[in-house]
Amino acid sequence: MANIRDVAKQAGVSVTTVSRVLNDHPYVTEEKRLAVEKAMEELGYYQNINAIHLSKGETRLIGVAVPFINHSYFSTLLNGIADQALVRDYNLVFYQTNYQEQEERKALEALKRKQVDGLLILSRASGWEAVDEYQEFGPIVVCESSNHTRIPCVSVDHYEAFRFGMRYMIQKGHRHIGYCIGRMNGTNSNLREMAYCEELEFIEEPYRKDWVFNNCLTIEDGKRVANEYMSLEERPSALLITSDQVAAGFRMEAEKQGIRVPADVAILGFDNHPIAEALDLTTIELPLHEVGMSLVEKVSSKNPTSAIYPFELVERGSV
Amino acid sequence: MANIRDVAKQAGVSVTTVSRVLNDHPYVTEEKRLAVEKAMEELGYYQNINAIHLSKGETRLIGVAVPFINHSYFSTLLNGIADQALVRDYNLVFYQTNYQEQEERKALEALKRKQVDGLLILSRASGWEAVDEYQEFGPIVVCESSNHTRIPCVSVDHYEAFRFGMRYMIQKGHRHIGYCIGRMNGTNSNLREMAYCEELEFIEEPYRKDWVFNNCLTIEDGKRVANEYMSLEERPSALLITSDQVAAGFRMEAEKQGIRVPADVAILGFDNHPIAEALDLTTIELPLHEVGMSLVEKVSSKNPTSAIYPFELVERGSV
DNA sequence: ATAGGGTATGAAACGCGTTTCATAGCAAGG
DNA sequence: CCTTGCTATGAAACGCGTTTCATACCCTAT
Repeated sequence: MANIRDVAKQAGVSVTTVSRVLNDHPYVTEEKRLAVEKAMEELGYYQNINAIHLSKGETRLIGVAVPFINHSYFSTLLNGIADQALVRDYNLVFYQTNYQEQEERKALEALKRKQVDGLLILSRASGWEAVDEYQEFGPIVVCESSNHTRIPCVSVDHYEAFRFGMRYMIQKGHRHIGYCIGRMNGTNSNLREMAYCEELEFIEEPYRKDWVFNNCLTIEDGKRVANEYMSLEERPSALLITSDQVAAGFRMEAEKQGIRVPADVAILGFDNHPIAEALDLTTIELPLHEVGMSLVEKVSSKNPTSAIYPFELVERGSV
Repeated sequence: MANIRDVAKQAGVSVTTVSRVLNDHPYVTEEKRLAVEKAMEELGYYQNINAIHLSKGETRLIGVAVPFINHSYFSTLLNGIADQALVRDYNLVFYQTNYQEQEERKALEALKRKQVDGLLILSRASGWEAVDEYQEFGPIVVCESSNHTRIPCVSVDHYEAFRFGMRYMIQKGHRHIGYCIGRMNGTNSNLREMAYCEELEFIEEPYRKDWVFNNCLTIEDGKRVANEYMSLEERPSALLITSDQVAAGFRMEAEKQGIRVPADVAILGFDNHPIAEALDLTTIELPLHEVGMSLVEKVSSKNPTSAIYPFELVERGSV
């Protein structure tokens, strides 16, 4: 394939001039510009992007590390990320980590080796130190509501959202409250756990291990929880549930088995996914699309800062 | 940052030897290998990946053009793609096209300019000619069940699946059959339309425009269709519906309004998404995860071939 | 008339790892 | 003793666009 030097020769100019034409530099006479364009046309020339990457030292690529993609939480975030990346003329490279530290490391290495100009970590498996260690190689933003001093985080305030959900249930008269947690977001899960415990303490109720359901990510998990719920000797009267997906599975299965929502058990989902509206689920809306867009904004600046996005209660008929 | 020449100097060897160490070439004595490794350590050396890309002429990156990501059809495909990419040590670059021909073109240009070694097009906005034109620059695989002679396609046989669905309804005694179509997959939609028309002809029923619902992609769309359905003077007794998501929305809304599924209207979804099980939807299962994996397999070979994946009826309680 | 400043252009260096080719030592085969 | 054929190693070329720096012309301001 023809390269820039071939074009220069063909057009009778220097490579510098060809480069100027390619980059719309003003100091090129119309005459030479035309000659260069003609030569490019004749030779079927196009730029080798890797040479550009190498010489410019940037790729206009943003890496995104995500555990898996077919989950509405992440795919909604990704949608926001992709929309904003389009606006800012970035492309995205995708690292599916499956929560493997080693895969996450690959994403970090890609930053170090300049494969990507910046990195977004949607959910973390490795420790803060590991992330911190790579900050010198480029901007990293983590989608987590932590106030880590050295690493920029952009997310919804999961802690406050969960606390708000708890208070909402309490205000509705519930004292026996359980909750579901996904394995997916270590930190976020911890925050929710914290909020849960604190509010329990506030109403002076004990923490009951059998009212905490782990590994809740999908509709099926919700169904599973419904069954576990029914086999409990003593049942909570309210549940905060990881996500609307899980809440939907719970509601469908529970109602199939004759448990009434919200009469027998009140449930509160998170996200405000379309399925929540469809199933008349009260939920806490998380602006994930916006968070996604913000992540890209932050990571494209030299010095990303943290940001917390607000949530909003959407009252429907499940509480 | 230190480069390979610095390392060579520090270790007292040639750059070639350093390169050999980096690439595990056998012709390096243990002694020099250690010297090189020591030098790399001391200088904090790591390879610049863009230089590798440039000199090797490949990037181990596969481009994926997809209209949008937060839709289970695409995110399931992507999940399969990502899983297989991991196995084959490829990374993915993501082109969110929103069905804009111009964005799709960017993905094709990325192939031409060697940003990616191969390209996967999950749904096409531009014509075959446009795609064909870029084949000389690298392997392209389209996720479409077309038997285009010049462009490899890997997908489910949407035509046969839809025909099968029609026959299933017919065999169940239905004569008045409508269907929903998403805007998303031009070709696939056309295939479904074809299958629909042919089967209607077969049972000698007329094509009724008001029994065809367009733009059906999400749960909300399903709800909308349910409302449109109810406002029909004459209603079909069966519907084939774009996807389980849409079918779910339809079922929930219809039942809320007092229409019984399947007594009043039988519905058949596609995909066998978890939501189908949750809502007891009869559906045609499409092996999207496998298709995704296959797409990567195909695109990583020099000469990709086409493949069609089988579907499977999952009988539940909506027909 | 001259200094200053913008316009225009090209040679050469730069970013950096890989690969080809030449060279040389050394052991096995004949 | 000589030819093969490895093993080892390095110089130089290669992939290719960008950027710096030097040069030169021309116009305006002093």
